[in-house]
Amino acid sequence: MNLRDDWRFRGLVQQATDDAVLDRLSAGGVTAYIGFDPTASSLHLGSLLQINLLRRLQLAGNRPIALAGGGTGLIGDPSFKDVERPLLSLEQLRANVEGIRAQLGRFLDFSPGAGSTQALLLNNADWLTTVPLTEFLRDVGKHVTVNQMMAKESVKTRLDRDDVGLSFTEFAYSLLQAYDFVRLNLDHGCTLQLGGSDQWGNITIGTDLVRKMTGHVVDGITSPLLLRADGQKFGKSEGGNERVWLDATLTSPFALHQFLLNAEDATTPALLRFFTFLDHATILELDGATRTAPQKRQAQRAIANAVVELVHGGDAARQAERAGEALFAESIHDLDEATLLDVVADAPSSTWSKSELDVGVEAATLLVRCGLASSRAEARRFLEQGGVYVNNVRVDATTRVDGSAALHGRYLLVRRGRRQLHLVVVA
RNA sequence: GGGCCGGUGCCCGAGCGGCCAAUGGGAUCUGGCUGUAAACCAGACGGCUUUGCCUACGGGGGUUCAAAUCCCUCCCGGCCCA
Repeated sequence: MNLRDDWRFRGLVQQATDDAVLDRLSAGGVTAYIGFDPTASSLHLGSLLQINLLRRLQLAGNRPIALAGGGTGLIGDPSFKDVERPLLSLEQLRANVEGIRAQLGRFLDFSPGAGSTQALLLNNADWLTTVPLTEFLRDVGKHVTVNQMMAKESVKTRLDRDDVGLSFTEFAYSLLQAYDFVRLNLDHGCTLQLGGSDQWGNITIGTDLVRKMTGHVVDGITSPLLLRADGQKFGKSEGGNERVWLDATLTSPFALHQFLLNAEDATTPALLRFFTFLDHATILELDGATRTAPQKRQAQRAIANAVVELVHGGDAARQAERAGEALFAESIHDLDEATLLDVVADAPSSTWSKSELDVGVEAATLLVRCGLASSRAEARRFLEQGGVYVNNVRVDATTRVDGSAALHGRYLLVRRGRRQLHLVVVA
């Protein structure tokens, strides 16, 4: 199975400047890059598609370059954004780039042993923050017309609006990204840029600029954006606006596993193809399982296990799966102490003195102190709506919680809604 | 620098002196149904020591018994002109 056929099967290519570039990737020896925005200290689940592209092409014998946008991050990509983005501080960016650097090692082989396919991690701050403005405008800006930049779909949305503008700073962003490609081409022989389909405009400005400045013909490929059935972007946590992160301290392996397990049926074919390295036969089989026995959620299980294993390792994947089963399929009262602690390992916890629980705690107070409600008013609301459970038993506003129901004499598992957990340990 | 328009709760957006914690939509949350889905249905959605009180409609000041609503001023955004 060569890369071309695999990528076709998985539907990883949305647009390409030249169809033959897939053949070149299949043959190996190409140097290709993807830029990552250092807007946070961790990559998020949505980036996994891009990270996997680099991993896939490295496995096929090419050299991947992960480019951290330490320089472009100072500006902020306006593509398809409807408002100006807040600027990040230099220190913040530096910290974020470090965080991302640490994560990528899990997915790409950066060791010298990889030879000509050894992955590189570069930071465009290294050249963007040092190039003199006048030089940049003469050598780079001369090659790009404002007309063509304004014609890009990605900035049109902003130009057409009458309530917000587009600052010159953000407008100039794509020029910086294009210049990255020039540097990578000259310094590292990079001939291909990949990205999400929202990057098509930026990428083609880059390929044009490289040709004009160096005479080298280079290419661009975009991958489809992963969307939910309702058209929303994929990767925000269960309902909330919280992103699903790849950093275990921001999104626990259990939470990541649960998130993927809950993926709606319609997105599983895409998730299988974009996020996993399962072989084609297995993927087709799981597609079929979703159609014939959706309630078993075999595809979701396979995705959750594969992704957690890829991101956090096999042990984490197995533990997350076991925890989910214990929490949702078995009675919590039947769990032995070790398993119980395992199950709630990811959940926040607090230690309470035996004496204060002996008196009994008002349910609303309990919720606020556990951080499951942000105010007493909200806590009362949850209680009235029947969304609060202690040890999987629903409680109401009149309940005074005491230690008598504690599991193994010392654990109270407080739950709000479907899956917001907090463990109270009685000491 | 000049002219015009605008800044309302997480977002969009009504309100334009009292009946306003502020219509509506979206997002979110909780419950129901279900497959720990989606869709759908119902409810909630500033806070508190909750028959009431406090804080809020860009900031500050003022008029008034009473202001998100009127006046002054400052800040911010958009459009047009220079």
